[in-house]
Amino acid sequence: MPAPTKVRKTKRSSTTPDRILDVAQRLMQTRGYNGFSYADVAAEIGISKASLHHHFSTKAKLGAAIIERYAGLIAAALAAIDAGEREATERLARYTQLYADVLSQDRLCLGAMLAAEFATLPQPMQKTVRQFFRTNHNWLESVIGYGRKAGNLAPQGSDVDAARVLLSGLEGAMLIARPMKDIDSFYVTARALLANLQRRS
Amino acid sequence: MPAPTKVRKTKRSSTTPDRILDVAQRLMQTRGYNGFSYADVAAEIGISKASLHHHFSTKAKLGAAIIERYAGLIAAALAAIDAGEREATERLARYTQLYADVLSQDRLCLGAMLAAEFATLPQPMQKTVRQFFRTNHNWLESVIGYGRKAGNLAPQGSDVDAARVLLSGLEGAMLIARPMKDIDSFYVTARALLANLQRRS
DNA sequence: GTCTATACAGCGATAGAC
DNA sequence: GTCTATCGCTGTATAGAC
Repeated sequence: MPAPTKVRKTKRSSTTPDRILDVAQRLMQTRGYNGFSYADVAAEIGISKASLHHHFSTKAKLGAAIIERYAGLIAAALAAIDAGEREATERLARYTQLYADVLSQDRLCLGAMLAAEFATLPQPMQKTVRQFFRTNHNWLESVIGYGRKAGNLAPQGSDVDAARVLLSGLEGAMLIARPMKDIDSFYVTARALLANLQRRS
Repeated sequence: MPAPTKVRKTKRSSTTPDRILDVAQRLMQTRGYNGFSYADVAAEIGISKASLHHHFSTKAKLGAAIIERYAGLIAAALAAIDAGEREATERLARYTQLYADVLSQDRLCLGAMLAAEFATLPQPMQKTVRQFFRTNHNWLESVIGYGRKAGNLAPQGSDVDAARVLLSGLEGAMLIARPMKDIDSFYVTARALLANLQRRS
């Protein structure tokens, strides 16, 4: 087996662009797109603002790269859930855990944050935000429909309605839990939302 | 009946401070606290930035005045609902209509917007945001509890849980409806949320 | 209470050396 | 790919005349 012509650098686990994306994403999820600056990111990473511009020439492009990566990671996470679990109830439980993990880092779902700031976002970011919500909604609708047919779920209205209620409820619970400093209320709300899908009363 | 010593000016229906509050509030609900400037407000009203500072010396004080007024108006609206309606189902329907009216103006609930921006807000604003959510939550819990005792509502979990689900669901539905340009999805979601409270399956 | 003018900090972004 | 230095602009806020 010949040695690869170009091996991954062993020195560092992530490249500078990756670290920029990570830091800027965290700031976007905690402070919003309008609530952080290139200076914030540069200072935290330990490079100059000019170097930051070398990797992401404009803030709009940096923001677009982050929400695109986020949407892709979520889509991958949904696929991983589908690959790992069969039962709809278990897949939905895993889905709510994705939100809980974000909230436990004191972050808001990036989609929710950018939904609030939507009117001020550059158009490419707006487009990806909408795509993000469509992806989530369609996946939920699909899982709920599957669960209903399998007899594990019995939501009151249509699958579309149930998907909307669950997505809205989780995003809203996340939104409110942070300022109220009450992460537990998110878990309680998420449980109640899932229970509403199963209940036969 | 003696003439009042000081009558309300007939020339204009609102004072300059009121117009400032109205314009700035609309900008806060559409673009966020970090998404508007004194220049925006001044230009729209037709006065200078300096004049704006005469009425509200700092942006933090302007923001605080707006969220305080908003919280007060909502509290008054809840009291008006209680005064006008007895049935829990009808009171909750009126409550959701408050949200729908805001959304129909392409605005987000101010509480939701500031919840997203929470980490960047001056402390006095943070305090009022939290109070706003507590007021809403407590009112919902009370109405749901009343409806349960009256036999009109039969939520699955506790009153507190049901209040959380409804509040989170409405705020989340509003948050998502705007970027998706789908106001109707808010109505549908709101109806489903209310149905979940009534259902006996 | 309104204005013009301005201070001063921060913003995103660029130039050009190393 | 990194840096220093700087540009042009906008942000909040102030000074002082009217």
